[in-house]
Amino acid sequence: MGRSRHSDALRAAQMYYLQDLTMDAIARELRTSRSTVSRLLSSARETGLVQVQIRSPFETGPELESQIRNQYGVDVHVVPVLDTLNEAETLDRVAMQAARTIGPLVDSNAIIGVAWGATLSAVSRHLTRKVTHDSIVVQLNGAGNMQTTGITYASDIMRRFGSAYGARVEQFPVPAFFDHAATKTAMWNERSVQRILDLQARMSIAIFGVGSVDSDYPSHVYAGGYLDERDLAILAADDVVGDVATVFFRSDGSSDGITLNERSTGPSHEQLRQVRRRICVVSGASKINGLQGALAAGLATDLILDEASARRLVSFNGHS
Amino acid sequence: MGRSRHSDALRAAQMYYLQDLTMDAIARELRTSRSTVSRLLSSARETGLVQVQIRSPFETGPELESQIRNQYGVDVHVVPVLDTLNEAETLDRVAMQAARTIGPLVDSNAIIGVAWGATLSAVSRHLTRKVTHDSIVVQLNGAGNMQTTGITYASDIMRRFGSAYGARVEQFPVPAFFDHAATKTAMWNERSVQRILDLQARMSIAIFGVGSVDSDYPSHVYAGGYLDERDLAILAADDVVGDVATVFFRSDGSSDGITLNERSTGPSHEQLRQVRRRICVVSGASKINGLQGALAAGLATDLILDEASARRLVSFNGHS
DNA sequence: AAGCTATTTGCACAAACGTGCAGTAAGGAA
DNA sequence: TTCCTTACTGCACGTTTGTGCAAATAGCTT
Repeated sequence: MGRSRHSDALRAAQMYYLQDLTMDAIARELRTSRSTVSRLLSSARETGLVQVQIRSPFETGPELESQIRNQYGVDVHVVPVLDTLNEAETLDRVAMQAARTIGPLVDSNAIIGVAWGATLSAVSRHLTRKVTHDSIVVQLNGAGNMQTTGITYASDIMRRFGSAYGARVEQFPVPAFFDHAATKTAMWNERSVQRILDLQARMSIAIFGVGSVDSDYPSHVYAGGYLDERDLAILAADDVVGDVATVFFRSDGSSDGITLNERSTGPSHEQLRQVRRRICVVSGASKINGLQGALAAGLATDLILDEASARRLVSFNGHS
Repeated sequence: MGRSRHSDALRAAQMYYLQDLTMDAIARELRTSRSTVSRLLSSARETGLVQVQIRSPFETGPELESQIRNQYGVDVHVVPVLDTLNEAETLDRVAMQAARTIGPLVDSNAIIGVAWGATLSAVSRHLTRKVTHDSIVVQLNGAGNMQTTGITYASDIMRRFGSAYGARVEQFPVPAFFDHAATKTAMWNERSVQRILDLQARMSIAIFGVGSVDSDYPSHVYAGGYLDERDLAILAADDVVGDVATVFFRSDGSSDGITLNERSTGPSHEQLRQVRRRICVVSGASKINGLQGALAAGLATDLILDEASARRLVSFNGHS
């Protein structure tokens, strides 16, 4: 009868979620114990066999969501989080909900661009599995810096994405910033690099957080040894408010003339805007400035953020 | 804070299904009792706010499914049901799973054609709500017969579909079969009838069971006073094995020259095959002959049936 | 075959959950 | 206002579900 574990899990899931049987009843039908059924169901959920989606009909969705949707033209998911939780707990819950929101968007033959950072790291830890074919996870920007190659940190994120979706992982083994723009130009002509750039050009989904220069909980980029004093001074002089995948922008979304971007390894905003689905995950109210700039630049099609940030985002625009 | 009941349900659902919080924790955040949260979640499920989908990756799906998929070219959902259950229990479980499988396929602006019969009645009782806009539910074939107008029975089915999806319901107030083909021709020129026919021509989804002449549990059509002795004799002479929406076919799927069809009010097979998604729900192994004919005729794109029927369907084709 | 390790199973207990019931709040009619 | 109807809430109880643990099983190595 129920030979493989996988097909038992499928049967159990159908009976539990689609026929409303109790685990007890399912256990009798499958001739096993109830606890085994409980475990079969967990595995069905973990492996993405069962997908739970929450579709909030737009007009009935909370006020906040529709306001942001209208103001910025992005598909927004506000994560309900108590204001009293600390940053770490908030991040965890936003990340979990982001991971589950992303799941249904990933499909076979997808090329998924993934940035790195504290936010993405948290998201990657909560991904639910989903079986896909010929998908590729590609790193959006280099992660090396002056102290380390940054490889392990970023590559852990990439690896988790890859194994959640059964996708091939393509790392981007360059520093986050080159010291000299000329080196970047040279590297960009290397075939090994071009392979990655080509994948990036064909991305169907991009997933990233935002960096914000004023963040209390500063992005790795601003604190992790990627930039030196002089670089930070340049950013300030250029009125930079934040970055996406180590490419900087101003409050109005513009990025022309920001010299640091010429040494950065992330995709240009122009290129990023070509991607069909661009998912931005934000947790923590202190990222408001960066987020507002990113939205002004039209970098995201989908935004997942915590409630407090959402409120600040609305009022930010409200009295400007 | 959480003002409306609906938005509380949304928040609760997000926290429960997307953030894995317990109902207790959610209750504290929403400042209410755990039991209220439990009820909020049920209402979220009932109103279609939460959608559970089970996606069985083809190749890993059970043997049976892929065999049927290959043999008949339909998207198949085999409902796991113990062979020992009686017809009524089996029907109930198939119907429940069918209802939940249909849910995600229905969308705004859909025109949903619905047949009537014991199977559809059962399905209609298990539909889960889903908010859509400007959807229409249209009756596929007349339901009147010699004893009654058949209206209440069929219209209950239609009404349930309509209210589950918030759709307008368009009944088809004609008998199942006209006594004279000429009457049908005349009626088909009536504007009131043409309005329905026009809707049928624009259907995006059709949902129907099958009738089978040899069924132990005979379809309403064959037992309910719709056909007289002479009609049944004609069917036998024409080698009819079953019907979909009171339009008959032979074992090889052909239906040319079956005179009764000229008096039937259901959509022609040709017309039915124009519909993008045609969902056939079958419960009970005794419908095999009808089902096989319906598949041969290419009437369905999606098939939902119980396990025992699925097995018989495969072996049916196996040794022919 | 024996021995070892890694997985899987059922049990038992605790945690989480659904629901009948009674009490309470909210509206509407007299 | 008072009374009535309807809808919602929390409690308490019984049911259902998750999980640590020890026994059993399967898979490998020597």
